[in-house]
Amino acid sequence: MSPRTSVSNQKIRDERRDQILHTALKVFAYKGFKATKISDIATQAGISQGLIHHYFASKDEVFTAVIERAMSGALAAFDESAGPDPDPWARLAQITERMLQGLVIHPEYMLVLTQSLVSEDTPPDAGKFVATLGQQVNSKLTELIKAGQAAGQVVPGNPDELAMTFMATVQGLAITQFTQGLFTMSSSPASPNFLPSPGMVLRLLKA
Amino acid sequence: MSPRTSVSNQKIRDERRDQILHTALKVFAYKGFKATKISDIATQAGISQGLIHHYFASKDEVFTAVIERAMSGALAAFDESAGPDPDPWARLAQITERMLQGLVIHPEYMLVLTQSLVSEDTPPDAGKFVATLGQQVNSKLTELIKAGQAAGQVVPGNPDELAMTFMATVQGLAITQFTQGLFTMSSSPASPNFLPSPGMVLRLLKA
DNA sequence: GTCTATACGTAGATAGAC
DNA sequence: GTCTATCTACGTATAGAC
Repeated sequence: MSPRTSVSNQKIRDERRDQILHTALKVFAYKGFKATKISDIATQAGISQGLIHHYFASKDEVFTAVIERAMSGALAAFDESAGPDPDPWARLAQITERMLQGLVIHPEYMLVLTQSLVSEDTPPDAGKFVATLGQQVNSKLTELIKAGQAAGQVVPGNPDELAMTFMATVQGLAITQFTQGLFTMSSSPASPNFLPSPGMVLRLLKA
Repeated sequence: MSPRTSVSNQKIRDERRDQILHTALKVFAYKGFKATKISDIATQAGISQGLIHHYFASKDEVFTAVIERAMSGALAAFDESAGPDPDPWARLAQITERMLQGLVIHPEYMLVLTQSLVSEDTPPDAGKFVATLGQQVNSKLTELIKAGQAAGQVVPGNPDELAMTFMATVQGLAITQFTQGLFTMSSSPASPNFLPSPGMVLRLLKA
């Protein structure tokens, strides 16, 4: 075969794979791992069940791939906010704003990550992966908080406790945002129901 | 039959029912609705699959009963903190403390409530029930916040936004507490990993 | 009241046609 | 590369025995 063909074949393969993972993320977030049928993903993506098995050996593999994507995205977003060397509070503010923006656009990401931590029926690989990288994010945040305390910008207190509370709030807001999206139709005409401002969340940390 | 027999039979029935719901709460929290098998609950409770169907017509019915229990418990705990008429901040502090205590002892309650809101495969009855009563709790909290603002105890700002953020934090902490419990074995020897103090959460609201 | 055995439906995964 | 048809396993719910 000519190189041309194999190259475009590869492109098709990559696109299909992306398409499947993109769709799977949403369906998993809405229904949870066990309740999601391969056929649900297939239908949503406009392809057949068989094709999904052609790209992924099992349902577990699809889920794990979704999680890996979501995790690396979250880490990247976190590190992006670590510019040259601005002061700790500016970085905390940036990260908070980014996270909240992320939740408004794609609450599904945080949702699936939470599921893989909480739910026991989730593939073991995915759970361990999230636990490990979750701790990475947490320790980065803790360091930032310590630096902020040294600069008198962050309230005194146990940094781990502060980080935990902060992350819990973000996680909880993801759920809020997600469920609000589900009931949007019945709400009042023009109530956007958006998330709180970054400043409100940052009150947890502010000195 | 003598009254004696029917009375003790009724007692046995009530106890079994309680036992099933108690066990089901934990299993549902750990695995989610769809992933939970009737046999999981039966094994955990030390009874047979058939017996569960003798007390509940379907798995949906078991879940709905679990949710109703959890909801009424949550509402009761909330109203308990509404004593005679202490000032708003004292009540907010009481409620916060109670909620955090509740999360330490039984994070499963908040977990199943969250699941019934988030997961699409959950029985429709349960979801609507939780949504309705959840709004009740939310509006009570909002009123308390407004009163606190009038008294200069709570930070100025949109009361709904404040209530939303506060509830999100509690919800997130439930997840934190729950997942910490799962990994307790691998942690350092004597790190209790408890939840934050009420004061830390109350910083979200404090003037 | 409780258990064991069975029937039925459904969903993941495979095989083969186009 | 993609689809349709099929096999197989498992879980809910039922029926009947003790």
